[in-house]
Amino acid sequence: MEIPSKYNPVDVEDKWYKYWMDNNFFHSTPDEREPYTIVIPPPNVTGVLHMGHMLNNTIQDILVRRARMTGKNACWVPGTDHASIATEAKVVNKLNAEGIDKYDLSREEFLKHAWDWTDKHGGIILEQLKKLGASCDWERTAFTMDKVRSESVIKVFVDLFNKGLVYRGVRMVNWDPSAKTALSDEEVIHKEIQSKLYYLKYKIAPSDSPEGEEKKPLYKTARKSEYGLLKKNSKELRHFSTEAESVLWEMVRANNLGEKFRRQHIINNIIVDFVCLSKKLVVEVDGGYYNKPEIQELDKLKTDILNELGYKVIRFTNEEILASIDTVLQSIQDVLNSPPLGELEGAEFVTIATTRPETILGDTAVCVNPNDERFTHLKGKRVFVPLINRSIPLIEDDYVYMEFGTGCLKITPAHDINDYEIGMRHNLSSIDIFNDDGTLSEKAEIHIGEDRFDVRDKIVEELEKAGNLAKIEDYTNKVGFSERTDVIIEPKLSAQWFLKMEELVKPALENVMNDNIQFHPAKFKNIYRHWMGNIKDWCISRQLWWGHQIPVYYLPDGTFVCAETKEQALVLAQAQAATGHAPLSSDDLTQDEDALDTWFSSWLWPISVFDGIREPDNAEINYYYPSSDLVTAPDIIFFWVARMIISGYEFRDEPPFKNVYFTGMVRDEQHRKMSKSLGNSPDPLDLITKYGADGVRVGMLLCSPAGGDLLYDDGMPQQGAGFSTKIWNAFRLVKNWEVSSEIEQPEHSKLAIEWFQNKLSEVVETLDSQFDHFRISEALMTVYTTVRDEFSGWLLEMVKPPYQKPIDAKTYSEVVDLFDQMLRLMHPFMPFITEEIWQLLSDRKAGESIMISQLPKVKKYDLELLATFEDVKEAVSGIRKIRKEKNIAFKDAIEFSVQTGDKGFDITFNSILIKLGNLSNLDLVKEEVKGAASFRVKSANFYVSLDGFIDVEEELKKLEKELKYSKGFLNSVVNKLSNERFVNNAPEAVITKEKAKQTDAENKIKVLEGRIASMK
RNA sequence: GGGAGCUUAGCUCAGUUGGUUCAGAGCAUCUGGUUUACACCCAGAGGGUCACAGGUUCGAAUCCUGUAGUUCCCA
Repeated sequence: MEIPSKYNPVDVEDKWYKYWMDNNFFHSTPDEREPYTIVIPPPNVTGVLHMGHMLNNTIQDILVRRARMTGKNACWVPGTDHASIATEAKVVNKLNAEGIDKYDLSREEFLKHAWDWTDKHGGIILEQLKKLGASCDWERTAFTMDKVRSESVIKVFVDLFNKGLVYRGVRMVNWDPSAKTALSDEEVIHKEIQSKLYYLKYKIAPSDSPEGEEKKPLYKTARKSEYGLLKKNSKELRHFSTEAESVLWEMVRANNLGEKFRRQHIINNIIVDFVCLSKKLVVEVDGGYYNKPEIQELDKLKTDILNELGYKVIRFTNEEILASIDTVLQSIQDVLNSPPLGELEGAEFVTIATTRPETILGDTAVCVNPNDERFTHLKGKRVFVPLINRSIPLIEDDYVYMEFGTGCLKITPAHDINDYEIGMRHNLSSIDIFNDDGTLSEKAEIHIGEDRFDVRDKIVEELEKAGNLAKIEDYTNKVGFSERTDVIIEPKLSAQWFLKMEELVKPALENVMNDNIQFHPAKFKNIYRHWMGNIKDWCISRQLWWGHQIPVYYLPDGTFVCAETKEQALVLAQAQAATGHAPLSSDDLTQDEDALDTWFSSWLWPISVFDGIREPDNAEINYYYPSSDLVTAPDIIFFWVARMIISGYEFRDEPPFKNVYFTGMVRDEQHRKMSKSLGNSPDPLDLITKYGADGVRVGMLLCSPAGGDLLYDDGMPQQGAGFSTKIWNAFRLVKNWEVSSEIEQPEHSKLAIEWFQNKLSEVVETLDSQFDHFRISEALMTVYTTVRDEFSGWLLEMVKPPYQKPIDAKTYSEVVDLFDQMLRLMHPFMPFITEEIWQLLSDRKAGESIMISQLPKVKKYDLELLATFEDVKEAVSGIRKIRKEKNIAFKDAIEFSVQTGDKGFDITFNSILIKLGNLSNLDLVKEEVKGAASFRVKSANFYVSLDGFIDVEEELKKLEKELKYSKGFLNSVVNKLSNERFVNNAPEAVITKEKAKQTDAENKIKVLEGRIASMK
């Protein structure tokens, strides 16, 4: 048969994949064998294959194929998830492009579009996996929204609800005011923008102001229409002397004490006016001051309020002014020269810094750090929100970072996630000041109906006028933008469904920490523990239509029931509804609008793919569950892995899998993630076309340390494809030999085969250990170097017959057998080329395949033989080195002599030395060989006769160098052994080793010294 | 701000309960080579104060402490 000189993966790969499918090799049914199960991390149903999938699924395929070849009943379950957010976004965009708005459609109409989209694009990714060689049991392909999986999800929701673990609560979401929808964190893009930091002053309320309820402001600025009242009240209450007043103001003017301002406020429904100097000092003159208790009361209130507003107050009676204007002047000057109120260490107001001044309208507290001494004296006080004068408490929380801004933080629970959490801790109310479209709501009190950004500008002006604006700074901060509409995201509170996690996580945490479930690499245990220890309740609702609609039904009275179907819900509702009314019908029930989080489907995946939720005792779930290994990326350890473990223990009281192998992320050479927007990701299918699936698989894995990131460049698949070629050429060599049964097996071939059989067992043992520890790329490297170096480089070179001569039949069949074994070891990594070669190597029957053959098992092997053979290799390398140094072509045979020492040479392998070294003779000698180049292996001396070609100087230099090294080595060993503390403390085995090293080194030095002496 | 990890050759990483002069692999680089399986190859070579500083020990890349740099997660 003609063997093509080039291996062409494209033809070969499709052919064998079809063959495997036709023979149903991937399909598994329960039997008496030990099961080996992997469930695929379900990719997005409408997604396409990317590099991360390639890596992830290559590893899964390797594990499954290996399990199949070690006698296990291997089952790899494929499938997809519905990815509600991503898919719904795609469908909405598609509809928009057609001029259709989602909200013009009914839920049913929209879902029809979504299903059309899914049917059209769904499953492409699974077809792509076939190109990679994935040996999934395709008959088991599952989808998170198919019948079995959907019913399982609903059943689980109802179950958890009935256990009291599901509840409704309020939570902050990312709100897109343009699309009027909540977004997931993944759909928010954070950008750095240049903005401003506004420093705002909040007045501190009088200390006797009531705690708790926000009190109505006691005063407001009087409007013109109310001036009438002013005159009336003033006349009734106060009797001031016009004379005293004019004396006072004349003095003020004469002494240039400041500008005069006049203000009217309504206080306790009484309009009062006051006159102040330089916006600082209110001077009052009142003749009735000492006599009237009702005025004293009013004056005290007035003083407090004026203080809050930042004014000091000074009062004189008519008599005081007229008696001594100089005393009055002195008093006024003293007050004017004293520090102003409020700037005295925040005594009368606090300053906060914010980038969003418009949100002050939703403030419900101001917060400082409890350890911040600057604010200790304000403990328990209240402050007024500027402009609207709402009284809010000043609270203390560790969250506040003392060094940032003013150390004082405004708290707006309805519009900031951190503020919301502080609000929860301190029982603050939330005031949602925005409408869904981003305009201000009635709760904002002012600027109702205006856009949030217009309001910002206006409010800044107003704050400045009111004296609440301390300063404005330039500031760079990160702001969330909607991925889809590019508007700024508004954090917003909304009602959501939650799952209580506290009890559920307990077994999930325990069984990872005690290694009932093992993580590879184990460092992820730390991360897992940290997260599980600080777990928050899981928000399982989404404001989407594509997904499983929450099975909660509302009654007309606002109460609700939870049931798997509307019929069951109706029964519950009828029982629950107040008696005496007409019986409820199903038309009276309204199902909750929201859909469940996609992870609420995929956390059941290892169970639901075997229908273990609906039919908890079916034969398949009992056989395949728990699955064996899970292969996934670490970025979904919480989203998915942790939750699967939780559901595993909750619903089956067993782990979902025994091992979790975390792959790295695929990045480009600059360590950037592969992403569509960067355009730095190659198309995996192009790579497969170019390099073959085997080449891509090997290339990716060769540079993929366990759990470490993989930096992709084209060199990777190139190396993989190069390896395919290497194997192909080895095959061509063997297959093209002419076989003769007339020839005896040569000695060197017999030895070579014996050696390689032992070597193979050693390799099998190494591989077993590497797979046990999930060191998959190391295992591949073992296979790679074994094929390239041991098999091709040594074995085939040793048994290769002379040019155009036949090979003996015994050697041939033994080599074919060894090749067969090697192919099996390679098969999990490179399924296609190994099948191709395996089929061509010997006659195979229909229905035979390497993928259902068994891997070689560990056998006892001769360690001594392997060690001795390494000496032989070293001797061959020594010969090659001398050939290279002396420019002796391989075709020229050389004369060779060996001065055997006690180690480093064994005459058993002479035939191999002769063949691989192309020696004309091999003499054993007792003495040094003069005029020959030499090298040493252990204490054996090897000579290549060169008839005067040898440069004595150079040879001596080389020997001296070797001697120096050996002496240094001996020295370090002797030092160690003469150290009493070493001899007393080190274990026996270590000392024995050191002694052996000493002997070896001494022997070698003797040999070298002899050689040097003879050359001189 | 909190937590976790990382730092070993030009690059990506091994180094498995401290014990060979232990400093390693693959890639890359350099040198030489076509001896009919393979130039997608073969034979060789160079290259590291194991981040830094202390400590424990007979012995430290490995254990401890601190410092610096860096990454990720949470906020």
